Amino acid sequence: MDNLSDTFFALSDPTRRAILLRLSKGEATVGELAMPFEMSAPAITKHLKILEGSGLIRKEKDGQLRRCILQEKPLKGAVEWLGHYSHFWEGSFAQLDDTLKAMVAGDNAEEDAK
Amino acid sequence: MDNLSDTFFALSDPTRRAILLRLSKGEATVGELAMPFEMSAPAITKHLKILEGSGLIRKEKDGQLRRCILQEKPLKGAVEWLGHYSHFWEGSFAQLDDTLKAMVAGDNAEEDAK
DNA sequence: AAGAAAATTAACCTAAAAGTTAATTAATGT
DNA sequence: ACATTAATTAACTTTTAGGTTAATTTTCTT
Repeated sequence: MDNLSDTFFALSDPTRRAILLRLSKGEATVGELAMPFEMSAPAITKHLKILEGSGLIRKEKDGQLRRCILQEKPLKGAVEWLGHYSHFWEGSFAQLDDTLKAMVAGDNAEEDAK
Repeated sequence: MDNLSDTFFALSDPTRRAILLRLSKGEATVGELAMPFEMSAPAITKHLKILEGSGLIRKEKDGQLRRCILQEKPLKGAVEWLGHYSHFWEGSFAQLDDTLKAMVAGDNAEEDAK
């Protein structure tokens, strides 16, 4: 599970982005992740399920705790997709030739067309 | 309107991503954008509203046509946010070039294999 | 002036998101 | 054994996404 739609959807919520940001500084338990937020524990569980479903995190069972660990792969996928547009702000990524863009774009269009 | 949540949400739908990909090759009318899809015109209008609301596109009125134009700013914003995580695949954007080139190399190999 | 075409709006449907509280499972400490 | 803590599941509510068809607005063509 590492679909682009799922990844972007997971990223479209501020709570989930905050969780990811926290996890970028090191793994954390569900309780630790929940702490900064005012919402209920089940709400956090649901957010974590979405993050897990998209592959952005994985959970490791450790006794009664669950340690959450950021996974880079879907983030890479998202950045790569956004890379198609890099020529719109030219320079952030080094020069990618047009054939490259066209090819990648073509691939994704087909893929996206369901 | 250029909120990160809105941007990622807009990107979380394959139809909308396909539309953006199409627009990355040049502006297009609503009708042209709708063509490849089987869904109704109002459905496309809604997708475009979401893209517009997130700032990913803007529309220019031209007679009875509406020309849609990709806007780079929210894409930039998304890439920048993802940049926080670049150390997870260390080397950040410079290395992304290599990744993309590798992708193309892979595509070419497939192409050649035919 | 009338009709066709481009796009949107309106009204509606179904499914899923995002939250809640209450109940449950499973591991821990006394 | 028993109560406590960590986390999840269940059941429910409200809102919104994403699609539909039908109607409307605006522009273009003849």
